Amino acid sequence: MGRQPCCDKVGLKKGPWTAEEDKKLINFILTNGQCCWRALPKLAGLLRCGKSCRLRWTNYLRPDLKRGLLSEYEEKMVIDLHAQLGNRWSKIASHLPGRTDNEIKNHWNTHIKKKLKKMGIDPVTHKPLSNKTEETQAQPDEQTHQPLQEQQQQQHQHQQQPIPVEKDLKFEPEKEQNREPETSVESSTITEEVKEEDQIMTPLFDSWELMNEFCTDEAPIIEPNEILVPSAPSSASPTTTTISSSTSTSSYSNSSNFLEDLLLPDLEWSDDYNDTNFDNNSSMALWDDDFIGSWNSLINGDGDRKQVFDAPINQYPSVIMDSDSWDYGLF
DNA sequence: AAGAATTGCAACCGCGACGTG
DNA sequence: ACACGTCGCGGTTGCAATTCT
Repeated sequence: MGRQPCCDKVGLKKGPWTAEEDKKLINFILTNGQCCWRALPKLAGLLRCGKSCRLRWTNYLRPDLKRGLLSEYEEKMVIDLHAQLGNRWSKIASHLPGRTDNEIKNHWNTHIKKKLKKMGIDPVTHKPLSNKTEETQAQPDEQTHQPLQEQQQQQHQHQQQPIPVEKDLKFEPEKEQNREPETSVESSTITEEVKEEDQIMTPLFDSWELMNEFCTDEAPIIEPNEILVPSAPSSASPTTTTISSSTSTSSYSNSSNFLEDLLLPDLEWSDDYNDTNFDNNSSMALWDDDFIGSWNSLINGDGDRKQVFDAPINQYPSVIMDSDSWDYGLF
């Protein structure tokens, strides 16, 4: 007997999400927090399996997501992290605030791989392509994929200093990394993570200096510790989210408690949205600039909030959807 | 202009990890 | 210790959009 399906698929919808479904999902999560995914579809009135809802939320609807192409710096981080971690996309994503594992995985497969090959670098080994490695490229990358770190360990087992990423996150219990702090991210935790981050990032940045297309001069160098700011509210852009709040797998389990005390608005969706975006049945259109701006406004609590949500949001001036909420893993 | 080929990305699938009783 | 339910991850697929011929 095979594994039981994750849910009863009879009568459940599959395929692209409609804006109406998105709306239901967002409204439900904003008002109730994330309860168990399995129960969520029923409660939210969705004909989807919980898994599908989770995926849609984490990969697309989560308000703290950045959209659009990865910046050069992000791309560089992805490459470096990939060299260290291999195809551990969620781990990689946890280092890139606002990015999802799926997004990074897709970007890797569609852009970065090609770019690296073009630059004469084996995307699997992260080493300069040799004839031999080129031959092996006929095989699927992932099958032979071994993180550079492991290769280096094998190669230099008895020489040189230990690879800095030895104390890599992957060797630590998952829940330790992703555990959402009850109150705030402990500064010590941040410090430790920053240290780890530095350790991870350092070695490969050197190799980048050798590359033509990505000179470190070209992209503003933001040290990881500049990204991994403590969770205290700041006027910084939403990209300065803490790791824990941006982790695609971050725990939202406390959010419902949090939300009990919040009076969240039942978001009204503009007619424009309904009319223009429903027509082509393209949920992609959902995230136009205005909509993204609305989320950002909610996050940052900037002065544009009133413009973004007209009546509903004004009726709830005390709605707490500032950076604290994000840092607490509310979203 | 039209069909074919390619690309890019959202979504799905299956498995493993983890928590709970 | 075991069975079961739930969740998250990584690989894969499907399809719309874009580019090529």
